[in-house]
Amino acid sequence: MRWSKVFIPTLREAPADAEAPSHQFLLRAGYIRQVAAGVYAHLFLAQRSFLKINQIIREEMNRIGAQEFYLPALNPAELWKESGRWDQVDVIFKFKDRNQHDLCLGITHEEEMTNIARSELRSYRQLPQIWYQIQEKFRDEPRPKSGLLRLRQFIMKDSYSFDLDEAGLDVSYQKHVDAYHRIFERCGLRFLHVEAFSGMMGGKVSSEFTAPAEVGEDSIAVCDCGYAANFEKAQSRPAPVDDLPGDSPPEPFATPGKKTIDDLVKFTAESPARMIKTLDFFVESHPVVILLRGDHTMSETKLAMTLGTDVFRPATPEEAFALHGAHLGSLGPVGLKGVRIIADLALEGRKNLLAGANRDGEHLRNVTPSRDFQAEFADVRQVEEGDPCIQCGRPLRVTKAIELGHVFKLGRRYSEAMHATVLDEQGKEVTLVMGSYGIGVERILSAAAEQNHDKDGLFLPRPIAPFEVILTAANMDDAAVRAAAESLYDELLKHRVDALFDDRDERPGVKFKDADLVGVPFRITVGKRKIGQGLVELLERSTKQATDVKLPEVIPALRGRLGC
RNA sequence: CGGGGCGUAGCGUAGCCUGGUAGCGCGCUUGGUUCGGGACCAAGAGGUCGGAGGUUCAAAUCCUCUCGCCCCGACCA
Repeated sequence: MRWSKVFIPTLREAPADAEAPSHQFLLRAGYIRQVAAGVYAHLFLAQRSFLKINQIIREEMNRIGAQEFYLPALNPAELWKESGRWDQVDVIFKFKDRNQHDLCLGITHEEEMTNIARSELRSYRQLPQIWYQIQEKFRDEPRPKSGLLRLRQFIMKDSYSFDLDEAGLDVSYQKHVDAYHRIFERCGLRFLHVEAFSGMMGGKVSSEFTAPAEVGEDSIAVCDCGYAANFEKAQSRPAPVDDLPGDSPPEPFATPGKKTIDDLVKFTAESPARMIKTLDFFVESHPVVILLRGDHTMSETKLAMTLGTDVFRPATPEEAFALHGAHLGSLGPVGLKGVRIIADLALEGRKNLLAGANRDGEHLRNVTPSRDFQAEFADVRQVEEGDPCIQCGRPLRVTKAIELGHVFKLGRRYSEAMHATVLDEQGKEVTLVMGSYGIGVERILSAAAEQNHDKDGLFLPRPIAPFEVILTAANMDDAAVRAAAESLYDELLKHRVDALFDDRDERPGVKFKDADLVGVPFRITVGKRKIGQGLVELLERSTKQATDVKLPEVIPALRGRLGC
């Protein structure tokens, strides 16, 4: 393409409402323009990138035997009511047609795909199936943000697997995990595959692929040994604590006015790791008492997992008083009757701890779990940066990351609700076992932009950059430069190099600045001084390393760098 | 949904407190000079100051309502 003929509206300054680097540069480089909050027009350069990204996705999905579909974004309400999500999910764009029928725009397509599966799949002989599409999704997000990072309309590659049993699902799931690794690898991203929570999608096992970046919304705990998990789900070994010896029974002591762990630490000079923190919650009308080590923080997500529901709330001070016979500050587990007590794993096997005495102004020492009170032990603690890795014991790091893709073992959540069954070998009706797998296409581009920019602009990975090379003719009015550039451009096209020829009648400075901005990984510069010696310049954008190359050698040199 | 900020030409902004014909830089058009890191000179085009209502002789400016956008938090398949 000749720059003089195409529309690449670069900006010298970033629009004031763009903050994230990917947002600023995609605007400045003329990739995108905003239409509304969380809604963007993809201009020429963006569309070229997306076509390349989609092609990579397609190739890798096809490679695992997935079949490409294209379902409508416009969905009748019936299916969503059947699965229960019409009322459960609040980001659905809902509206009525002229006949007052409820419709919505698809947020994802479990319902639609399951609907096809149930009406068409009859026999185990037809399994497994993997169906996918690259299609628009609509979500009425409470807070769209950061350019293409959180959109209300976005492109998703979503796929759905249908298997006869769990073993089959495991295979389909693993195929996706492998495909996703190849996709993100080929897109040139730095990424992590991490354990995750399934949230409202339903199902038990899920993991996500994330790209480390400052502006990411996910927090990821990572370790050098390869362990990586969503912060909400991450586990760690609690730092070991030496408990005091002895088997004395709990002994009350006065702690007037000491209400917090901090107060108690100052008052007793004991380590908070030797204290028990007591938190009361209610699940519907049932109280649940949560115990944690004094220096630990509870993870609401893990508690939700343990309780099997995310509908719970902290007890009011009055409710806590009714349960313990004491006010907040002196709550403890000893002597509680008929209440479910969940103790964090960090309290298992410990002895002689400090806890509230359930009498105002008093605490107990020598409290030993399982002797002085009974509790279920579960992991309800949020990890902290520096905690020993659950696998190898080295300190965990916490990093921000962009969620690129998420893979779920759904199980029978949708197939059961929508009666999607086939007959097995014995002629018995069997409910399909499903998986669902998503990739955010815009997020691949934004993550690449976040990971590959400097003060002057973008340098996208070659496979997803809108062009592979930009041919800059520094002086179009110089006959020798012009002739050399024109013939180089022809040669590049002949060699099927994806080239953008900056043939504009602009000053060299303007062209160099624009070339730096637009995210093309290589630049060939033809200038009037060097062309006299038969030389042109080959520059790698990411490092800005430039080398002078003899004119006939520049295309082989470039192709070598491009790996083709 | 809670908190904060902002809407003035394509982009960045001044003017608003203290009401009196809307200004600057970049970009754009034309002519000339220039030409390896966002040139210079000259002449131009371009704005219902987000919208509605009100106060006033007079509103970008004051008041009320409203719409939109951004950021933090909540939420997040």
